[in-house]
Amino acid sequence: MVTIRDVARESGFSSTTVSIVLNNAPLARYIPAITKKRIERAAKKLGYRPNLFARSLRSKRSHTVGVMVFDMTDPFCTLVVHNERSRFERYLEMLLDRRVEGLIVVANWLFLDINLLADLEKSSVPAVIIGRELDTDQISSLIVDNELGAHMAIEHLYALGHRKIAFIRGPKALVDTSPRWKGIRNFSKTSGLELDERMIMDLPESRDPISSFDAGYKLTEELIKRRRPFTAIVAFDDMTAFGTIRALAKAGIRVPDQCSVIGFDDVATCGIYTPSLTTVRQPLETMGAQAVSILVDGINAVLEKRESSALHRKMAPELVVRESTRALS
Amino acid sequence: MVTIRDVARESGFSSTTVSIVLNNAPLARYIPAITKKRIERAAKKLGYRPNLFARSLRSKRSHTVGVMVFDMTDPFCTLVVHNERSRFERYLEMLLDRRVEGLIVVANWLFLDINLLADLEKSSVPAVIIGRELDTDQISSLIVDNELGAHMAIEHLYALGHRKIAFIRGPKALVDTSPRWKGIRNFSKTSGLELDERMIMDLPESRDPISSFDAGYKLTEELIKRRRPFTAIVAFDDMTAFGTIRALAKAGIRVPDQCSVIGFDDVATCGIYTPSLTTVRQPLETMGAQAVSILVDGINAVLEKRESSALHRKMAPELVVRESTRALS
DNA sequence: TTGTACGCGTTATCAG
DNA sequence: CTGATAACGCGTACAA
Repeated sequence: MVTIRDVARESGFSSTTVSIVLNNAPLARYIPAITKKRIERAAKKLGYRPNLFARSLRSKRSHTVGVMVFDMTDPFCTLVVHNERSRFERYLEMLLDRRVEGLIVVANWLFLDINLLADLEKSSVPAVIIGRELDTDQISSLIVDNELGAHMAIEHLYALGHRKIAFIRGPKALVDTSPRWKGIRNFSKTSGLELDERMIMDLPESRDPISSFDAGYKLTEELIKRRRPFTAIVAFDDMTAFGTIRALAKAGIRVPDQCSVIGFDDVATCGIYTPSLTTVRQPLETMGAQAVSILVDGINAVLEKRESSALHRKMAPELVVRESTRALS
Repeated sequence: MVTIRDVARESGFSSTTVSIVLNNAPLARYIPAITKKRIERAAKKLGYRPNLFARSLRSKRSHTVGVMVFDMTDPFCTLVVHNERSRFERYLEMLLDRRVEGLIVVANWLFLDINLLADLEKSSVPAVIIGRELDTDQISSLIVDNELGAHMAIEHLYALGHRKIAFIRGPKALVDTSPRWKGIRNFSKTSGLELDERMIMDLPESRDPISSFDAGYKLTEELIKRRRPFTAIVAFDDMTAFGTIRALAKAGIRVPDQCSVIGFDDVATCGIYTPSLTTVRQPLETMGAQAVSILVDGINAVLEKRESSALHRKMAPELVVRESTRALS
């Protein structure tokens, strides 16, 4: 491995000067161009690459942020979250051991009981959690405005003329469930839309995401069996909606001709589904960008020993109209 | 930050002893249990966490492997690969700077022209590439047996009684395209199945994956327009198959009642599609596991200064029969 | 069985 | 403008 000293020797200067030049440190202003050239040439010639371990050891900076994602698609992950809360702690520990300067946690689904706060807060590492509402002043949070989103969904169907609408709500234990339902209820009040108890189903508490599809399927079957006439279904999320669509297809009910379906999230599959799924989009890219920006601010605050309190933002969702909803004719 | 010296002070021993004990080094065998206990207690009490930078600097090991994934779902990534080959090099450089001890590259889609070999080979870091056939003895490779997979697909349709079969082949520039077609041709020869030129389409060269869906849609429309009667379609991959299904649906052709469709890959969407998609599965978990195992061997070889040459494995695909294919009645 | 001393590669400090 | 020196935290010959 070629070290800074090798470059020093090759260029004929001291390692100090080399360091200053190659890092473009403030002092580099006083170093003549010719010296710089020679050092840079030597470095390039030897293929010098600074040792990040030594650098981090010395500077106490890792230039690294941690990102924790629980991809519930992965059956292994469900285990992670199901089984032991200690796993989360272990992974967090690993990241902290690597001296991450910031942390982004993407909490899709079931961060119900896991009390991240406890472990995370004391780490004093700036952190942003996406998908879970918080009110700490230690950890920032970014969520979609669930209430507004649900409101937009039902409003869309209402505008299309639908009045007999069925609902598949989320599992009670899930934080997103209640605000979404609140959005529906509010709309119902202001618009006069009637909500028929017998056309409201609840997803079971299972934390498995695929179960969301299966449950959507089964609950829709049940809905059909009840023979209450409905012309549209609001599904808790896209996976549920896909289950719903399949159940309808199986029963010979065409979407959207005979029944409209709307989801929530706008997962990648929505656009390629047959029919493509109308849904309420979570602006994930925006949230990601915001998370980064918040994190960078937080990290800078730490570096400059400033105080900076956590931010909590509720992002506006976006209605994405595709093929699965249609005006009542 | 609490250092090993703090633990030494707290426990009353030297930092050497502490290091030996906490790392369970060979010499730890000679250290009395009582000493160990006291050191461990002190470490725990102070919440000691070894500084990985110092450790890596000293031991010259990072205990880290790099994983490069090009998720073509992400529009940003298409840029990465499209634009400049230099990006790949830059990312590789970043990983090498972090002293990864091994490297896994997941090459979904379009690793056509990018000549990883050049950059990667000289890095002398054990590497495994998934999804691209290689024959170097520097870099291991893991791919699915495309020829066999295509053979299984067509055989499945044939067994169901289909004889008039349409094909959407991959882009010519893509490495997977030709072996898959070879599998089809072979089956055609041995079985006597006729391949009708007019029912064979090719995906355009575009590298964008969503275009695979769109192209599948358009080519299927074209296929329908030609009015050659077919009872089944073999799509190049699942995305293409989804496009095909939508086009058929649009044309009022029911899948699988009036036309069977089969894909390739078994992406997550297959199971939740309506109808769910019969496809040829790439055993990605297995490939992942194998990659890790190969990598670990390679890393160990390096540590022990052994020679070890690259492995090249072609994994057997698996036919996953779902709803989109049906026996001709 | 335990401790001293050194080196890993960088960079900050300070002297010249 | 440049260079010597120390220190970051850890692990390990070597000595005791």
